[in-house]
Amino acid sequence: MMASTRRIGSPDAKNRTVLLDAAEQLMLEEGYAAVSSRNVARKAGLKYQLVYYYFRTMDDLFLAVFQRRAEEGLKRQATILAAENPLRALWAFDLEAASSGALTMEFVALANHRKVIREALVDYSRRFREAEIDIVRTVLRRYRIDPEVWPPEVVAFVMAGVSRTMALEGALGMTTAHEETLSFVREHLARLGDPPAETVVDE
Amino acid sequence: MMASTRRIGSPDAKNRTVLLDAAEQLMLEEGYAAVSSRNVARKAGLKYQLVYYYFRTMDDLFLAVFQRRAEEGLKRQATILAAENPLRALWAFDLEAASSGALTMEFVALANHRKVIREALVDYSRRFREAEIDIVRTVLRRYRIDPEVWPPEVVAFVMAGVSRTMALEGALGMTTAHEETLSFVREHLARLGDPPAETVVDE
DNA sequence: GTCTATACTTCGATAGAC
DNA sequence: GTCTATCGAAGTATAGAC
Repeated sequence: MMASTRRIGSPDAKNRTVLLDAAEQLMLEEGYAAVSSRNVARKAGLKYQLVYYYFRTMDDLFLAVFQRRAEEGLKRQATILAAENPLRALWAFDLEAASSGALTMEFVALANHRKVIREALVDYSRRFREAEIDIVRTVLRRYRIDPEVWPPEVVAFVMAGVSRTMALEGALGMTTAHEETLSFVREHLARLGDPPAETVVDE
Repeated sequence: MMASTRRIGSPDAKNRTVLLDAAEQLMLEEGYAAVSSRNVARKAGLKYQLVYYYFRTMDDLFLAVFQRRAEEGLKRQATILAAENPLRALWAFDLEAASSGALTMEFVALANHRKVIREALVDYSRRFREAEIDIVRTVLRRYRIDPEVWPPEVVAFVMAGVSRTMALEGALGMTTAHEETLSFVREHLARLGDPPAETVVDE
Protein backbone atom coordinates (compact mmCIF):
# COMPACT_ATOMS: atom_id res chain seq x y z
CA MET A 1 0.00 0.00 0.00
CA MET A 2 1.68 3.17 -1.20
CA ALA A 3 1.66 6.16 1.06
CA SER A 4 -0.74 8.83 -0.06
CA THR A 5 0.78 11.94 -1.57
CA ARG A 6 -1.82 14.18 -0.04
CA ARG A 7 -0.68 17.16 1.93
CA ILE A 8 -1.02 17.03 5.68
CA GLY A 9 -1.16 19.75 8.33
CA SER A 10 1.53 20.43 10.87
CA PRO A 11 1.19 18.66 14.23
CA ASP A 12 1.58 22.00 15.96
CA ALA A 13 -1.10 23.89 14.12
CA LYS A 14 -3.66 25.48 16.38
CA ASN A 15 -6.66 24.20 14.47
CA ARG A 16 -5.38 20.68 14.72
CA THR A 17 -5.62 20.91 18.48
CA VAL A 18 -9.02 22.51 18.23
CA LEU A 19 -10.20 19.53 16.20
CA LEU A 20 -8.69 17.08 18.67
CA ASP A 21 -10.46 18.78 21.54
CA ALA A 22 -13.75 18.77 19.69
CA ALA A 23 -13.42 15.09 18.83
CA GLU A 24 -12.62 14.14 22.40
CA GLN A 25 -15.49 16.12 23.84
CA LEU A 26 -17.91 14.75 21.28
CA MET A 27 -16.82 11.23 22.02
CA LEU A 28 -17.42 11.75 25.69
CA GLU A 29 -20.78 13.41 25.31
CA GLU A 30 -22.36 11.42 22.52
CA GLY A 31 -20.22 8.36 21.95
CA TYR A 32 -17.79 7.46 19.26
CA ALA A 33 -20.47 7.05 16.62
CA ALA A 34 -21.10 10.78 16.82
CA VAL A 35 -17.51 11.51 15.90
CA SER A 36 -17.85 12.17 12.19
CA SER A 37 -15.79 14.67 10.27
CA ARG A 38 -18.83 16.88 9.91
CA ASN A 39 -19.78 16.77 13.59
CA VAL A 40 -16.25 17.36 14.79
CA ALA A 41 -15.78 20.29 12.47
CA ARG A 42 -19.12 21.80 13.44
CA LYS A 43 -18.18 21.65 17.09
CA ALA A 44 -14.80 23.16 16.31
CA GLY A 45 -16.30 25.88 14.18
CA LEU A 46 -14.34 24.78 11.15
CA LYS A 47 -15.01 23.22 7.76
CA TYR A 48 -15.13 19.47 7.84
CA GLN A 49 -12.58 19.06 5.10
CA LEU A 50 -9.95 20.30 7.51
CA VAL A 51 -10.33 17.06 9.43
CA TYR A 52 -8.98 15.23 6.41
CA TYR A 53 -6.29 17.80 5.92
CA TYR A 54 -4.97 17.35 9.44
CA PHE A 55 -5.67 13.67 10.00
CA ARG A 56 -6.13 12.10 6.57
CA THR A 57 -8.60 9.50 7.88
CA MET A 58 -11.00 9.18 10.77
CA ASP A 59 -8.96 6.31 12.16
CA ASP A 60 -5.99 8.62 12.42
CA LEU A 61 -8.11 11.16 14.24
CA PHE A 62 -9.28 8.58 16.77
CA LEU A 63 -5.74 7.41 17.21
CA ALA A 64 -4.50 10.91 17.85
CA VAL A 65 -7.17 11.51 20.47
CA PHE A 66 -6.21 8.30 22.18
CA GLN A 67 -2.47 8.85 22.12
CA ARG A 68 -2.75 12.28 23.62
CA ARG A 69 -4.66 10.94 26.62
CA ALA A 70 -2.48 7.87 26.94
CA GLU A 71 0.74 9.82 27.13
CA GLU A 72 -0.70 12.10 29.74
CA GLY A 73 -1.91 9.14 31.80
CA LEU A 74 1.42 7.35 31.81
CA LYS A 75 3.20 10.54 32.69
CA ARG A 76 1.00 11.21 35.69
CA GLN A 77 1.14 7.60 36.80
CA ALA A 78 4.91 7.85 36.93
CA THR A 79 4.76 10.51 39.65
CA ILE A 80 2.80 8.36 42.09
CA LEU A 81 5.64 6.67 43.92
CA ALA A 82 6.81 10.07 45.08
CA ALA A 83 3.60 10.68 47.01
CA GLU A 84 3.57 10.61 50.81
CA ASN A 85 1.19 7.70 50.92
CA PRO A 86 1.61 6.02 47.54
CA LEU A 87 -1.02 3.36 48.10
CA ARG A 88 -3.69 5.94 48.76
CA ALA A 89 -2.36 8.07 45.93
CA LEU A 90 -2.55 5.07 43.63
CA TRP A 91 -6.11 4.37 44.59
CA ALA A 92 -7.09 7.99 44.10
CA PHE A 93 -5.34 8.06 40.76
CA ASP A 94 -7.03 4.87 39.63
CA LEU A 95 -10.43 6.19 40.55
CA GLU A 96 -9.83 9.44 38.76
CA ALA A 97 -8.20 7.89 35.71
CA ALA A 98 -11.03 5.45 35.49
CA SER A 99 -13.60 8.18 35.39
CA SER A 100 -12.00 9.81 32.43
CA GLY A 101 -12.53 6.19 31.49
CA ALA A 102 -15.99 6.87 30.21
CA LEU A 103 -13.73 7.84 27.36
CA THR A 104 -11.77 4.63 27.71
CA MET A 105 -14.99 2.68 27.35
CA GLU A 106 -15.67 4.36 24.07
CA PHE A 107 -12.24 3.34 22.89
CA VAL A 108 -12.85 -0.21 24.04
CA ALA A 109 -16.00 -0.31 22.00
CA LEU A 110 -14.18 1.25 19.08
CA ALA A 111 -11.38 -1.27 19.48
CA ASN A 112 -13.85 -4.03 18.88
CA HIS A 113 -13.93 -3.25 15.21
CA ARG A 114 -11.05 -0.92 14.42
CA LYS A 115 -7.78 -2.75 14.31
CA VAL A 116 -5.46 0.20 14.72
CA ILE A 117 -7.37 1.34 17.77
CA ARG A 118 -7.28 -2.09 19.31
CA GLU A 119 -3.54 -2.33 18.89
CA ALA A 120 -2.95 1.06 20.44
CA LEU A 121 -5.28 0.28 23.31
CA VAL A 122 -3.73 -3.07 24.12
CA ASP A 123 -0.24 -1.67 23.94
CA TYR A 124 -1.14 1.16 26.26
CA SER A 125 -3.03 -1.09 28.69
CA ARG A 126 -0.08 -3.41 28.98
CA ARG A 127 2.35 -0.64 29.73
CA PHE A 128 -0.04 0.94 32.17
CA ARG A 129 -0.65 -2.34 34.00
CA GLU A 130 3.05 -3.19 34.15
CA ALA A 131 3.84 0.17 35.65
CA GLU A 132 1.01 -0.19 38.12
CA ILE A 133 2.30 -3.57 39.23
CA ASP A 134 5.74 -2.08 39.77
CA ILE A 135 4.29 0.64 41.93
CA VAL A 136 2.30 -1.83 43.99
CA ARG A 137 5.32 -4.09 44.37
CA THR A 138 7.41 -1.25 45.71
CA VAL A 139 4.71 -0.05 48.05
CA LEU A 140 3.99 -3.49 49.47
CA ARG A 141 7.67 -3.92 50.14
CA ARG A 142 7.69 -0.71 52.11
CA TYR A 143 4.80 -1.97 54.16
CA ARG A 144 6.69 -5.25 54.66
CA ILE A 145 3.79 -7.21 53.24
CA ASP A 146 4.63 -10.70 52.03
CA PRO A 147 4.35 -10.75 48.21
CA GLU A 148 3.62 -14.48 48.37
CA VAL A 149 0.49 -13.70 50.31
CA TRP A 150 -0.48 -10.61 48.35
CA PRO A 151 1.02 -10.82 44.87
CA PRO A 152 1.44 -7.32 43.41
CA GLU A 153 -0.11 -8.50 40.15
CA VAL A 154 -3.28 -9.45 41.97
CA VAL A 155 -3.48 -6.31 44.04
CA ALA A 156 -2.91 -4.13 40.99
CA PHE A 157 -5.47 -6.01 38.96
CA VAL A 158 -8.15 -5.87 41.61
CA MET A 159 -7.59 -2.17 42.17
CA ALA A 160 -7.87 -1.51 38.46
CA GLY A 161 -10.95 -3.68 38.09
CA VAL A 162 -12.77 -2.18 41.02
CA SER A 163 -12.01 1.43 40.20
CA ARG A 164 -12.80 1.07 36.54
CA THR A 165 -16.06 -0.72 37.16
CA MET A 166 -17.09 1.90 39.63
CA ALA A 167 -16.37 4.73 37.26
CA LEU A 168 -18.11 2.98 34.42
CA GLU A 169 -21.26 2.31 36.40
CA GLY A 170 -21.20 5.69 38.06
CA ALA A 171 -21.15 7.41 34.69
CA LEU A 172 -24.36 5.62 33.80
CA GLY A 173 -26.05 6.44 37.08
CA MET A 174 -25.81 2.98 38.58
CA THR A 175 -24.34 3.09 42.08
CA THR A 176 -25.54 -0.01 43.93
CA ALA A 177 -22.89 -1.15 46.44
CA HIS A 178 -20.57 1.70 45.50
CA GLU A 179 -20.71 3.50 48.83
CA GLU A 180 -20.06 0.31 50.77
CA THR A 181 -17.10 -0.57 48.61
CA LEU A 182 -15.61 2.89 48.81
CA SER A 183 -15.85 2.94 52.61
CA PHE A 184 -14.35 -0.49 52.79
CA VAL A 185 -11.30 0.52 50.78
CA ARG A 186 -10.96 3.84 52.57
CA GLU A 187 -11.09 2.18 55.95
CA HIS A 188 -8.58 -0.49 55.10
CA LEU A 189 -6.20 1.99 53.58
CA ALA A 190 -6.44 4.00 56.77
CA ARG A 191 -5.78 0.94 58.86
CA LEU A 192 -2.56 0.39 56.95
CA GLY A 193 -1.59 3.90 57.84
CA ASP A 194 1.45 5.62 56.44
CA PRO A 195 4.22 3.34 55.35
CA PRO A 196 7.05 2.82 57.87
CA ALA A 197 9.87 5.23 57.18
CA GLU A 198 11.64 4.32 53.98
CA THR A 199 13.62 1.20 54.75
CA VAL A 200 14.15 -0.26 51.34
CA VAL A 201 15.88 2.01 48.89
CA ASP A 202 17.96 -0.66 47.26
CA GLU A 203 17.26 -0.02 43.63
CA MET B 1 -46.30 12.00 20.58
CA MET B 2 -49.00 9.84 19.01
CA ALA B 3 -48.33 6.15 18.57
CA SER B 4 -47.55 5.21 15.00
CA THR B 5 -50.25 3.41 13.10
CA ARG B 6 -47.76 1.27 11.24
CA ARG B 7 -48.23 -2.46 11.26
CA ILE B 8 -45.87 -4.55 13.35
CA GLY B 9 -44.86 -8.21 13.19
CA SER B 10 -45.77 -10.83 15.77
CA PRO B 11 -43.23 -11.37 18.59
CA ASP B 12 -43.27 -15.09 17.86
CA ALA B 13 -42.52 -14.90 14.17
CA LYS B 14 -39.53 -16.93 13.12
CA ASN B 15 -37.93 -14.18 11.10
CA ARG B 16 -38.09 -11.86 14.04
CA THR B 17 -35.84 -14.22 15.94
CA VAL B 18 -33.56 -14.58 12.95
CA LEU B 19 -33.15 -10.83 12.89
CA LEU B 20 -32.48 -10.69 16.62
CA ASP B 21 -29.77 -13.33 16.29
CA ALA B 22 -28.18 -11.53 13.38
CA ALA B 23 -28.17 -8.24 15.24
CA GLU B 24 -26.60 -9.76 18.32
CA GLN B 25 -23.91 -11.54 16.37
CA LEU B 26 -23.13 -8.44 14.34
CA MET B 27 -22.86 -6.36 17.46
CA LEU B 28 -20.42 -8.80 18.94
CA GLU B 29 -18.28 -9.12 15.86
CA GLU B 30 -18.18 -5.59 14.54
CA GLY B 31 -19.59 -3.34 17.22
CA TYR B 32 -22.88 -1.57 17.54
CA ALA B 33 -22.10 0.88 14.79
CA ALA B 34 -22.25 -2.00 12.32
CA VAL B 35 -25.78 -2.81 13.37
CA SER B 36 -27.73 -1.06 10.66
CA SER B 37 -30.99 -2.36 9.28
CA ARG B 38 -29.25 -3.20 6.03
CA ASN B 39 -26.38 -5.06 7.65
CA VAL B 40 -28.62 -6.99 9.97
CA ALA B 41 -30.90 -8.04 7.16
CA ARG B 42 -28.00 -9.05 4.95
CA LYS B 43 -26.67 -11.28 7.70
CA ALA B 44 -30.13 -12.74 8.24
CA GLY B 45 -30.69 -13.28 4.54
CA LEU B 46 -33.75 -11.03 4.55
CA LYS B 47 -34.78 -7.68 3.15
CA TYR B 48 -33.87 -4.78 5.34
CA GLN B 49 -37.37 -3.38 5.42
CA LEU B 50 -38.37 -6.33 7.55
CA VAL B 51 -36.32 -4.86 10.36
CA TYR B 52 -38.70 -1.93 10.44
CA TYR B 53 -41.67 -4.22 10.13
CA TYR B 54 -40.68 -6.23 13.18
CA PHE B 55 -39.05 -3.53 15.30
CA ARG B 56 -40.26 -0.17 13.95
CA THR B 57 -37.01 1.59 14.93
CA MET B 58 -33.40 0.63 15.45
CA ASP B 59 -33.71 1.60 19.11
CA ASP B 60 -36.40 -1.00 19.53
CA LEU B 61 -34.20 -3.59 17.89
CA PHE B 62 -31.31 -2.83 20.23
CA LEU B 63 -33.66 -2.95 23.16
CA ALA B 64 -35.03 -6.33 22.14
CA VAL B 65 -31.52 -7.77 21.80
CA PHE B 66 -30.68 -6.49 25.23
CA GLN B 67 -33.83 -7.68 26.96
CA ARG B 68 -33.47 -11.17 25.64
CA ARG B 69 -29.98 -11.53 27.11
CA ALA B 70 -30.93 -9.80 30.33
CA GLU B 71 -33.81 -12.11 31.07
CA GLU B 72 -31.69 -15.13 30.41
CA GLY B 73 -28.94 -13.83 32.69
CA LEU B 74 -31.23 -13.16 35.61
CA LYS B 75 -32.88 -16.53 35.22
CA ARG B 76 -29.57 -18.38 35.30
CA GLN B 77 -28.30 -16.29 38.17
CA ALA B 78 -31.31 -17.37 40.21
CA THR B 79 -30.24 -21.01 40.10
CA ILE B 80 -26.85 -20.41 41.69
CA LEU B 81 -27.75 -20.81 45.33
CA ALA B 82 -28.76 -24.38 44.62
CA ALA B 83 -25.24 -25.33 43.56
CA GLU B 84 -23.10 -27.55 45.76
CA ASN B 85 -20.50 -24.88 46.23
CA PRO B 86 -22.36 -21.63 45.54
CA LEU B 87 -19.37 -19.38 45.98
CA ARG B 88 -17.42 -21.19 43.33
CA ALA B 89 -20.51 -21.40 41.16
CA LEU B 90 -21.01 -17.67 41.52
CA TRP B 91 -17.45 -16.94 40.52
CA ALA B 92 -17.72 -19.24 37.51
CA PHE B 93 -20.98 -17.65 36.52
CA ASP B 94 -19.58 -14.15 36.85
CA LEU B 95 -16.61 -15.02 34.69
CA GLU B 96 -18.78 -16.55 32.05
CA ALA B 97 -21.45 -13.87 32.13
CA ALA B 98 -18.75 -11.27 31.90
CA SER B 99 -17.34 -12.74 28.75
CA SER B 100 -20.61 -12.41 26.97
CA GLY B 101 -19.82 -8.97 28.30
CA ALA B 102 -18.00 -7.98 25.16
CA LEU B 103 -21.62 -7.54 24.25
CA THR B 104 -22.29 -5.69 27.47
CA MET B 105 -19.54 -3.25 26.61
CA GLU B 106 -21.22 -2.46 23.35
CA PHE B 107 -24.41 -1.74 25.21
CA VAL B 108 -22.54 0.47 27.63
CA ALA B 109 -21.15 2.45 24.73
CA LEU B 110 -24.59 2.57 23.16
CA ALA B 111 -26.07 3.67 26.46
CA ASN B 112 -23.85 6.72 26.34
CA HIS B 113 -26.02 8.29 23.71
CA ARG B 114 -29.26 6.33 23.54
CA LYS B 115 -31.54 7.10 26.41
CA VAL B 116 -33.78 4.05 26.20
CA ILE B 117 -30.77 1.77 26.20
CA ARG B 118 -29.26 3.48 29.18
CA GLU B 119 -32.43 3.12 31.19
CA ALA B 120 -32.74 -0.55 30.38
CA LEU B 121 -29.10 -1.15 31.18
CA VAL B 122 -29.18 0.62 34.52
CA ASP B 123 -32.38 -1.12 35.54
CA TYR B 124 -30.96 -4.49 34.69
CA SER B 125 -27.62 -3.81 36.37
CA ARG B 126 -29.33 -2.81 39.57
CA ARG B 127 -31.45 -5.93 39.70
CA PHE B 128 -28.50 -8.10 38.83
CA ARG B 129 -26.31 -6.56 41.50
CA GLU B 130 -29.02 -6.76 44.17
CA ALA B 131 -29.52 -10.43 43.44
CA GLU B 132 -25.80 -11.04 43.49
CA ILE B 133 -25.50 -9.37 46.88
CA ASP B 134 -28.28 -11.58 48.20
CA ILE B 135 -26.49 -14.66 47.02
CA VAL B 136 -23.22 -13.57 48.58
CA ARG B 137 -24.95 -12.70 51.82
CA THR B 138 -26.50 -16.15 52.08
CA VAL B 139 -23.27 -17.91 51.19
CA LEU B 140 -21.18 -15.94 53.66
CA ARG B 141 -23.66 -16.80 56.36
CA ARG B 142 -23.26 -20.46 55.57
CA TYR B 143 -19.53 -20.09 55.91
CA ARG B 144 -20.09 -18.29 59.20
CA ILE B 145 -18.13 -15.31 57.94
CA ASP B 146 -18.75 -12.08 59.81
CA PRO B 147 -20.62 -9.68 57.49
CA GLU B 148 -19.16 -6.75 59.40
CA VAL B 149 -15.72 -7.85 58.32
CA TRP B 150 -16.70 -8.83 54.78
CA PRO B 151 -19.80 -6.91 53.75
CA PRO B 152 -21.70 -8.81 51.05
CA GLU B 153 -22.01 -5.62 49.03
CA VAL B 154 -18.25 -5.30 48.87
CA VAL B 155 -17.61 -8.93 48.06
CA ALA B 156 -20.22 -8.90 45.32
CA PHE B 157 -18.90 -5.68 43.85
CA VAL B 158 -15.30 -6.81 43.79
CA MET B 159 -16.22 -10.13 42.22
CA ALA B 160 -18.20 -8.34 39.54
CA GLY B 161 -15.50 -5.80 38.89
CA VAL B 162 -12.71 -8.32 38.67
CA SER B 163 -14.54 -10.78 36.45
CA ARG B 164 -15.86 -8.14 34.13
CA THR B 165 -12.53 -6.44 33.73
CA MET B 166 -10.87 -9.73 33.03
CA ALA B 167 -13.36 -10.65 30.35
CA LEU B 168 -13.18 -7.23 28.81
CA GLU B 169 -9.42 -7.20 28.59
CA GLY B 170 -9.25 -10.82 27.54
CA ALA B 171 -11.53 -10.15 24.61
CA LEU B 172 -9.07 -7.54 23.38
CA GLY B 173 -6.05 -9.78 23.82
CA MET B 174 -4.69 -8.03 26.90
CA THR B 175 -3.93 -10.54 29.66
CA THR B 176 -1.29 -9.01 31.91
CA ALA B 177 -1.78 -10.20 35.52
CA HIS B 178 -4.77 -12.33 34.55
CA GLU B 179 -3.21 -15.68 35.31
CA GLU B 180 -1.95 -14.54 38.69
CA THR B 181 -5.34 -13.20 39.64
CA LEU B 182 -7.18 -16.30 38.50
CA SER B 183 -4.88 -18.57 40.52
CA PHE B 184 -5.25 -16.35 43.52
CA VAL B 185 -9.02 -16.57 43.45
CA ARG B 186 -9.01 -20.27 42.70
CA GLU B 187 -6.68 -20.99 45.55
CA HIS B 188 -8.57 -18.95 48.07
CA LEU B 189 -11.87 -20.47 47.04
CA ALA B 190 -10.33 -23.91 47.52
CA ARG B 191 -9.04 -22.93 50.93
CA LEU B 192 -12.54 -22.02 51.97
CA GLY B 193 -13.57 -25.51 50.92
CA ASP B 194 -17.16 -26.65 50.78
CA PRO B 195 -19.51 -24.82 53.07
CA PRO B 196 -20.26 -26.51 56.41
CA ALA B 197 -23.44 -28.53 56.21
CA GLU B 198 -26.44 -26.28 55.86
CA THR B 199 -26.97 -24.71 59.26
CA VAL B 200 -28.97 -21.66 58.41
CA VAL B 201 -32.20 -22.33 56.58
CA ASP B 202 -34.23 -19.77 58.40
CA GLU B 203 -35.85 -17.98 55.49
C1' DG C 1 -4.08 26.76 5.42
C1' DT C 2 -8.65 27.02 3.89
C1' DC C 3 -12.17 26.99 0.53
C1' DT C 4 -15.72 25.07 -3.17
C1' DA C 5 -17.19 21.40 -5.67
C1' DT C 6 -17.90 16.78 -6.34
C1' DA C 7 -18.28 11.51 -6.19
C1' DC C 8 -19.93 7.83 -4.08
C1' DT C 9 -21.81 5.06 -0.11
C1' DT C 10 -24.80 4.06 3.52
C1' DC C 11 -28.13 5.28 6.67
C1' DG C 12 -33.19 5.34 8.92
C1' DA C 13 -37.70 5.43 7.70
C1' DT C 14 -42.08 5.32 5.02
C1' DA C 15 -45.83 4.36 1.35
C1' DG C 16 -48.15 1.26 -0.93
C1' DA C 17 -48.51 -2.96 -4.06
C1' DC C 18 -48.64 -8.03 -3.90
C1' DG D 1 -45.61 -11.17 5.77
C1' DT D 2 -42.81 -9.57 2.15
C1' DC D 3 -41.79 -6.87 -1.76
C1' DT D 4 -40.43 -2.50 -4.80
C1' DA D 5 -39.73 2.16 -4.86
C1' DT D 6 -38.36 6.28 -2.93
C1' DC D 7 -37.01 10.10 0.34
C1' DG D 8 -33.74 13.05 2.48
C1' DA D 9 -29.90 13.19 5.50
C1' DA D 10 -25.34 12.17 6.62
C1' DG D 11 -21.12 9.76 6.05
C1' DT D 12 -15.80 9.37 4.08
C1' DA D 13 -12.77 10.98 1.00
C1' DT D 14 -10.53 13.51 -2.96
C1' DA D 15 -9.25 17.24 -6.48
C1' DG D 16 -8.08 21.54 -7.25
C1' DA D 17 -8.70 26.77 -6.86
C1' DC D 18 -7.56 30.66 -3.82
